[in-house]
Amino acid sequence: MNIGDVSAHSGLSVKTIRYYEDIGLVSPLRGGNGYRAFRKNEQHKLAFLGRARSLGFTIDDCRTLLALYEDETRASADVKSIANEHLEKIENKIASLEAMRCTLSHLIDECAGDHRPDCPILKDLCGCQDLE
Amino acid sequence: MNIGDVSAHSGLSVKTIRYYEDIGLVSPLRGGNGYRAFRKNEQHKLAFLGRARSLGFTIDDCRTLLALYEDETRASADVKSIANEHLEKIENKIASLEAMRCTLSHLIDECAGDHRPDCPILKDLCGCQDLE
DNA sequence: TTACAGGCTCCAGTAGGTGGAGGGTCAAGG
DNA sequence: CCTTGACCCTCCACCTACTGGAGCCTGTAA
Repeated sequence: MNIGDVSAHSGLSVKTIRYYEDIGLVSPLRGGNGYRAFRKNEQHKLAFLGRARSLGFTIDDCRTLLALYEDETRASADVKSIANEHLEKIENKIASLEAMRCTLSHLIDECAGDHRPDCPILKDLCGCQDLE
Repeated sequence: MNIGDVSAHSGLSVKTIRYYEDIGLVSPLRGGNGYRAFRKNEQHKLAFLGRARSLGFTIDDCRTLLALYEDETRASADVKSIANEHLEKIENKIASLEAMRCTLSHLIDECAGDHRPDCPILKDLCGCQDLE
């Protein structure tokens, strides 16, 4: 299967798929014309990668997960541990974004948003020194 | 004031401050020894940048906010509009992270996390094709 | 004078791709 | 047989927002 079709099936862009080959995540064969020829195996891997990435796993996590996926003697504990670490990072990120959202929405509420220069948002950002 | 002291005051790293000069956010004077000499004005700007960045504004937003901050004839509506767009991005990001968290934590709950290879997390990632 | 802290520039690398130039290939229609 | 257009190829540069390090200069205290 050519890269374009694989792209359509996996939802990954052609560029991304080539990039994943560059960094060694997949190794498609090559036809006589130099075109990449993807076997079922690689198509599955790419779909796997697409889903893992959409869950926010890093490329490095993906590499490990893929290796576990292919290792029939894996322990599910190894997978779970990666997932748990990742979950923790996600939760931290959510917490920090929530904090930003909270501050920001308060500031927005307080700002008149009209033609006048007076602005609580800028006041907060400048640390409440005088606004020139 | 030398860059190290400014760094200590603003909480920005020395590297970051030099970088902000590179991209034209601040323009400190230079002493005869080539050292950067920061005036009050630049110190305020850097503090402003630090806070804006900590609220997640992009450097580009910061540039605009800084220009508004220095423009006494600004309309607070312009500031509010930037803040609103940013808030929306934050909320979108939170939503997508929440979705990840939800999926991921369900998968983690279902995974035994023991020595056996059977793993619902991998099963989900591979799209429920057979696990080899 | 000699450390040593602090400053300087410049180059490379990070994550995870995306965009574009410049060129080869394949299938269908005229 | 030729052309057109859709694919495919490689290679290089760029994106965000910094960070790390090499190699060198400067300022200060003992």
